[in-house]
Amino acid sequence: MNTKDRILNEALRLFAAKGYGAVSVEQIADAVGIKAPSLYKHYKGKRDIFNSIVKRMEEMDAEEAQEADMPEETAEANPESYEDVDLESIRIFSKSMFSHWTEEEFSANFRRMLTLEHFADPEMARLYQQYLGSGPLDYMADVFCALAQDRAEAYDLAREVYGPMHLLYSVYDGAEDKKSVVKSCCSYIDSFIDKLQAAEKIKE
Amino acid sequence: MNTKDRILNEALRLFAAKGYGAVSVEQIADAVGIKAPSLYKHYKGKRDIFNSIVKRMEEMDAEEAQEADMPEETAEANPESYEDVDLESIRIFSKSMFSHWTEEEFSANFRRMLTLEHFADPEMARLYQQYLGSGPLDYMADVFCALAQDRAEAYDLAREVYGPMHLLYSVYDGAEDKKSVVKSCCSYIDSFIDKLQAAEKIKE
DNA sequence: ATTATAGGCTAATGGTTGTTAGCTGTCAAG
DNA sequence: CTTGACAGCTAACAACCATTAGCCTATAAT
Repeated sequence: MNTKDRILNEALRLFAAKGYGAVSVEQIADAVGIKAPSLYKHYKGKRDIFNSIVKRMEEMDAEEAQEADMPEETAEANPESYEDVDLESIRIFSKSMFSHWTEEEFSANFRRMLTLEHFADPEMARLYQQYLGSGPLDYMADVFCALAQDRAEAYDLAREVYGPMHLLYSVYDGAEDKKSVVKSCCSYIDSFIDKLQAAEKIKE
Repeated sequence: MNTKDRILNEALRLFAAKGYGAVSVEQIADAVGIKAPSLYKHYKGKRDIFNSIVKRMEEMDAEEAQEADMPEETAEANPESYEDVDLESIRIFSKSMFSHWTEEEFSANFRRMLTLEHFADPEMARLYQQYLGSGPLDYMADVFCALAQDRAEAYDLAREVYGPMHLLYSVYDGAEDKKSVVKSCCSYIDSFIDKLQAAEKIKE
């Protein structure tokens, strides 16, 4: 890997662990294995590194969204795309979303960084809501709209499934046995989807 | 209010907004309306202020625990105290817990500070789990033990009710209309307890 | 009336931080 | 062979930080 990318990754690792303000440029340089001033050959300054991390995350997120078999637009913009989303897709999507924010190093560190910075910086607060707060919650509510009777019920379902997932992010970070937390989340998603599938069968 | 307490409160407000490392002693002093060196007449240093905040929170928490009509010991230590906990008590307890961590200024700021610091400091990580992570989760699992068939089912119930509450802490912080988030949480708790009460009636 | 204490202040210190200036070596292009 | 860009380095700086020393004043105690 080239130096520029190594700086980005090491900086993110440190920002995720201690927070932007608590990390010095020298610490980043140390982690990369160069001296602090050399870092300015690659980035304009500390803030520039930070901005590049956010940009990188946005790029990765855009790529990932294309690969997944789920609607990309909001329900308001394009309601038809949500009509044939079945429970099995939601099951797989939910699990891969949890894995994404825990087991993938870059995303997991980015999530921790957002958690640390979202009170300090209004822009970070926006990103936190978008990626981890009301964003996924609203998205899942859209997904459940076809299944539920009304918008309020869809929102209840979204909260019921995403709430525990969001909580398990915290538990994952504090756990020694990370794998078991992932398992625990998967079995929770399974039991939730199974319950909805059983309810659907009764309807028929 | 005396100066010592004003320092404590202003410091907590700033720590919650920017994080411990990003707040300077001068900023705290400014907020109180004195000069930075005067602050050392009341506290040994910046870390001492921080420690006093944690201590204060522990005191407040101990007081509050005594007032609530819920068991204080763990289920392992004293299983009998959990036997006659009824759903109505859980409903009230859950709502007051949410209100406590959002609408009470000191507690809400302390929660935000923990959220910011729990990656940086192992001691903060412990407190975060104790107050907001696995702590309340395990406690609620204990509470549900009398109602559920086994420990695993009790844990599922705990996760189902506390997960969305924990998520709504984040939503509360990012929301413009805070009151509506509190309402939304209360209605979620209501629907959850109502569902369990209905299930209990069928059993009889 | 004198003293002691509490709580404010200014000035200063030693350490750290982000950043710039300027030097050096490597290596590919002309 | 020369040139020039690239990427590292040391030295230095101005700003800021937590903290200390020491002074002043008002109030409470003796």
